[in-house]
Amino acid sequence: MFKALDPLLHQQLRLSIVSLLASVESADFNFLLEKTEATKGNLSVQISKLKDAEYLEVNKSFKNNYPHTTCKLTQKGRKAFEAYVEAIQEYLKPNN
Amino acid sequence: MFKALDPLLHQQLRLSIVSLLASVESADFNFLLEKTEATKGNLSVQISKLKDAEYLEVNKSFKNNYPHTTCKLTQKGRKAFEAYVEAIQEYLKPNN
DNA sequence: ATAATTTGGTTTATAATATAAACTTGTTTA
DNA sequence: TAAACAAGTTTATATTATAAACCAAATTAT
Repeated sequence: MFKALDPLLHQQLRLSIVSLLASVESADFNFLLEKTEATKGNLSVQISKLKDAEYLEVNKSFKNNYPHTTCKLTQKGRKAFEAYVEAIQEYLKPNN
Repeated sequence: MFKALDPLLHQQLRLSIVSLLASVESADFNFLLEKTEATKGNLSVQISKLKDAEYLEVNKSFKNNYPHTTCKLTQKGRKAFEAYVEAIQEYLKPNN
């Protein structure tokens, strides 16, 4: 009846992150922080989880002497996002 | 940027229940059990939560000597479902 | 110079949540 | 009358989400 929803994406902050990254080449920590309005701790944790699942590629470097983290959606992440979008649509239209 | 997702509805089983109830007048425990393929315990718990939030009206009676539970979406529940559907759409289309 | 503040995060303690296993109450069948 | 079944509920456990506390280095103020 209903397809299972990828638990990694069926969470508000992680879904926000992936949704944002779906439309840009890459984004840095502060961009995601501002757009999602999450706390830094929460954002850090959720980025890590997405990275561990290989949904994100995370790059750490230095920019103007400060640490600088950028994130980019992987193919695997993009596929998962597309599948999630497909799957949840079924739940959203009353007609089952 | 992203609207908050009602945590009561942003959960697979509860969303399934509400989605199913959105298109019928009412449904009984076993109907929901079959459609959602949940365990009885999980279904019972999630129905209770939706009831506590007044998203569902739950009616217990007897049918052929056995307990019989039916659920019906309330106006509040329907509104919440509609709002959830609106809200999550923003996450689903890459374009933020 | 050095103390205080800021930047850009990470770690971890706590609270909240989801889930299935175990239980309950009554009914039917063997 | 014992075993199996119906229709759920309760509760123990595992998982998860979240924010508070922390950290290292850089900058600014005194």
